[in-house]
Amino acid sequence: MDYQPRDIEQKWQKFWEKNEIYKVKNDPSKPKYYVLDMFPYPSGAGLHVGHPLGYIASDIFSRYKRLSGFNVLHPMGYDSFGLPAEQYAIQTGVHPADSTAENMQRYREQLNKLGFSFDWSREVNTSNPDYYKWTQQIFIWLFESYYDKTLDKAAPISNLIAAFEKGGSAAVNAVNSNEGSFSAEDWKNFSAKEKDDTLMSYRLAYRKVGYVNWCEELGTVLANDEVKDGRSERGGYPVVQKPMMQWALRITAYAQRLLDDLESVDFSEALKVQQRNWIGRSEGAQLFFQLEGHDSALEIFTTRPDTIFGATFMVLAPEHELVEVLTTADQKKSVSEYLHYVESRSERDRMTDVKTVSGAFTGAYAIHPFSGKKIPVWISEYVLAGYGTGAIMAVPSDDERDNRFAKHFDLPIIPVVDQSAFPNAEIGDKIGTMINSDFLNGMSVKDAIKAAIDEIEAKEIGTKKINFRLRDANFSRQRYWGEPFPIKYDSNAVTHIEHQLPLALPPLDNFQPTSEGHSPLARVSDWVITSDGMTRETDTMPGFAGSSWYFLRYMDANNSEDPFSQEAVNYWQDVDLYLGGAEHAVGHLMYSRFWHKFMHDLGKVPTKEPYKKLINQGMIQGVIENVYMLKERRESKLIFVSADRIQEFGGEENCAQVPVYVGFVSNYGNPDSYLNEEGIEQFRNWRPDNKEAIFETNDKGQLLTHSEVGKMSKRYHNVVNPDDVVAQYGADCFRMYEMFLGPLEDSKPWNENGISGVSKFLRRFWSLFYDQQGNWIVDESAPNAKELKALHTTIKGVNNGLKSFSFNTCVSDFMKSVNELKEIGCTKRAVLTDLVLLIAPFAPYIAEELWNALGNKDSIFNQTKFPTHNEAFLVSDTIEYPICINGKKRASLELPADMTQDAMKAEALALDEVKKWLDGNSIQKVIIVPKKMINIVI
RNA sequence: GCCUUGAUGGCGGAAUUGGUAGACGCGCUGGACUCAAAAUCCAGUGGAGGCAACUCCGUGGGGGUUCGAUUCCCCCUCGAGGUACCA
Repeated sequence: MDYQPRDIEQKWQKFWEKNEIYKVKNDPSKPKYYVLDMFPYPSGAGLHVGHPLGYIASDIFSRYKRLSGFNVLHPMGYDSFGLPAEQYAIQTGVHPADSTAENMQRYREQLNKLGFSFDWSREVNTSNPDYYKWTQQIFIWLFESYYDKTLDKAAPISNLIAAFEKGGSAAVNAVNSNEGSFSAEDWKNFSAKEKDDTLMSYRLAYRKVGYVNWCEELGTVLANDEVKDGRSERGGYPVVQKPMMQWALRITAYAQRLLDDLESVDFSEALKVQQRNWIGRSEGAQLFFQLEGHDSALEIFTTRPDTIFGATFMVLAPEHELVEVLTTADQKKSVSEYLHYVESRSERDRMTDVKTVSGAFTGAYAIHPFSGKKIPVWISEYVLAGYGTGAIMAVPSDDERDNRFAKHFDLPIIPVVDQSAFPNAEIGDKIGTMINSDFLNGMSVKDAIKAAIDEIEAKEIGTKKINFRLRDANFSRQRYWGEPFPIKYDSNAVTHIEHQLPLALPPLDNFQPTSEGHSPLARVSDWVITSDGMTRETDTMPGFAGSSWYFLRYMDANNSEDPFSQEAVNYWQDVDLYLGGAEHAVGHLMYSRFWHKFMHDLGKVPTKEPYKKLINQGMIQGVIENVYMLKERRESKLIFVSADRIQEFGGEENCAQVPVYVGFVSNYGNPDSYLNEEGIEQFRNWRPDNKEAIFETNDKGQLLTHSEVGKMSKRYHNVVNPDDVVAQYGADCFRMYEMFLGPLEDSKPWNENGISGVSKFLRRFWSLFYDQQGNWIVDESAPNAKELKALHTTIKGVNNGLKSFSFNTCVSDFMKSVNELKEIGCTKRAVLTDLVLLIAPFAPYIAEELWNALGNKDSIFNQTKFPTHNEAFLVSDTIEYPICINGKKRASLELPADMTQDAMKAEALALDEVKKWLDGNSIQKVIIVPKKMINIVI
């Protein structure tokens, strides 16, 4: 029998499906292990070879855990709500549900070919009403909760109402965006609308005025990634920030917990740092500067209250609400000119050009709270409205930016930190001794910060304050293809919950947003107006709603009573291993951690964190092959020039680089890739314009191309479909090759240079069982010591590789093992049986086939005997020791494994070759590294 | 700028974490089989020198610790990813 991957793979695919081999039960008698992939958005383009990298790795690990006796949950599903499907609907009129269903079908077919052990009976699909019903339910829970600071967890809104009735706003210690305070009496007298508004400012899911990207010309709201440099990506029309009522989630209430619990999870340091930066905790003081001639005070945040005596001016963000109030008559002109200038600058200008110092004086003065001096109030764009209070006290002596500003506008600089004892310290480093600072003089910066805060609190001009960069999450999208909010408003605009779930999306055929920037849902009047005369919310939830809890649904995917049962979640607990791309480092991971903590507060999940361990697999990039095309034409014909000849044609600046389909290119991905005669012919026929083109080839008749590494994308004509690779080499080969390519977490360009080696390996592996005539050659006799050593070396290597997620070395170990067994002519059943089990996670099809051929009736994946190595087979009676003189190998000596170090030393020194090297030198030391080497120092 | 990473043959990458650097694969060279090719198999393959045994040099560069450094420490160069007037 020949190795025919196609036949084998089809055969076992059917077998697995028919016998439901991968169906997982919630079986408390077995230890659980949960392996999760970040579920894909089913895009129209289908899978390319980069997508399955993580799925292959997670599948290998799942199968390994399963073979080791664990009950493994390894599900798959689709993140199927989202913008692209809606955009496609706008262009083509095809309903997103239809295009999405088609794409999911295609994904599933592609995935199945690759031999994944997904339990499809647990498939999750975020746009299915059976699923989003529960997303809506969780939203309702968020809506009906507030964050109690005393309990440090979420609590029901009903508790809050009870407290308000008893003691007004003072009766609760809760996270909120409410400004005023009120008594129990006030609360009782509030109108329904006032009560609603008040509660809204406490709810974890709440409504507030937020800003959206509004494009007047297109008459629509745009997502952030549809806006480029302040203009719409499509059409290039101006985009403005327009205030609209928006739903938001109070993730900020969880900022500290999200930060603290990072300590308990196994994420890469890089990712933890990203999350920490995103949360952006900073400790400092919030304090007030009295404004001269005004009743109000200016509130600022600073992390350096110790430097307060160096504060020589104040700076407000141009958008600060006090700017208009403070500006004096004679400064009006320059301030409005400056505001005009700021407005003219795009977001991008502000970001790229951070060096330019600009600003304007308002004419107003603040009073320094300690010295009582008048200090001028300026405005400048380097102070951001969105952070802290949008105002700062500027300390030019100890802050780089303030310093630049002061020098530019010739403002006074008072040194307050003496850093002379620390020559390497730079401005702003929290190190040194306080000077010119009244009661702080002589203190270290660290002590001074504490003392300053104490004094500020004593004088009641401010408080110690922890500030977070993290913002509440905007939860509204003016779109159709998302979860509708289970919310409706009565005639007084009071918010009500829609309890009848799911609140399904109504049918629709016009997907354009309305001219007011509302979701197309707003046009479906019989849906918007409910039978009880209320008006529905027409915004929908963003993409991260459904993906924030999908991993919990897999635990109990077909439950129609609850999102998941307590039994299921108590058994599966959390995700043991989560694999996905690093692009979700902050978004998805932060939101789902937040939701999980919220559900934990409600007692619905037992764990504090959703994911124990996370691995970010690298991207498989594409190779982009470009041909050089001259900018000018000859007799209206295009001219393509070989890369080695472009100097003759005026160099790079006279050429454009045109990406060409990689299939035409010989040697693609290598520095000397080129189009040969055949490639040129294919390229000619590729595009009508190329038909008559002139090709300036080199003297070998080749048109050299220029290769670079980049995204795999239709645009670059470099998409490689896994189906094609599988058709040629088989899925087992594809799986092993993707692993063999390099470490899981590294990004690497796709190339097929080495795939023949893996393919050859699989055929050689097969040839341990069948000879060239197809005869079964497995030997029933017991393996000898040499064979057992070879086997157990492999078992050890593969197990270590699996545990450390270096699957590339596992593949190498297999190759080495087969080479060795071939060399010693071993086809012993006992050895091959273990080898088949060992390879099963990597190459499930060939393993299943050979397992069956070995006479086993049941699927190999129902075994729980993954081989573990026996150290006894690895140690031999004697060990070959290299003997080094001063680190250089000079001889070698075979010694019994159990020899004492003294005896080894004596043996080594007695060796004639060693004596020759020693020759008159005195020995300083002999270092014996057991099982490794002997080093003699002379 | 800051943070996180990384740098090893012609290429992808190994190295049990301080112990014979370059496993495994690709590519390349030579050979066997073949009319021939493909496939397969065998041998070689870091560099320099030597007929050879062998010698010297070699893990981005420079220094250090050590009997011994790809591995640990300091400085520098370059690459990748993230992030940015965050007060």
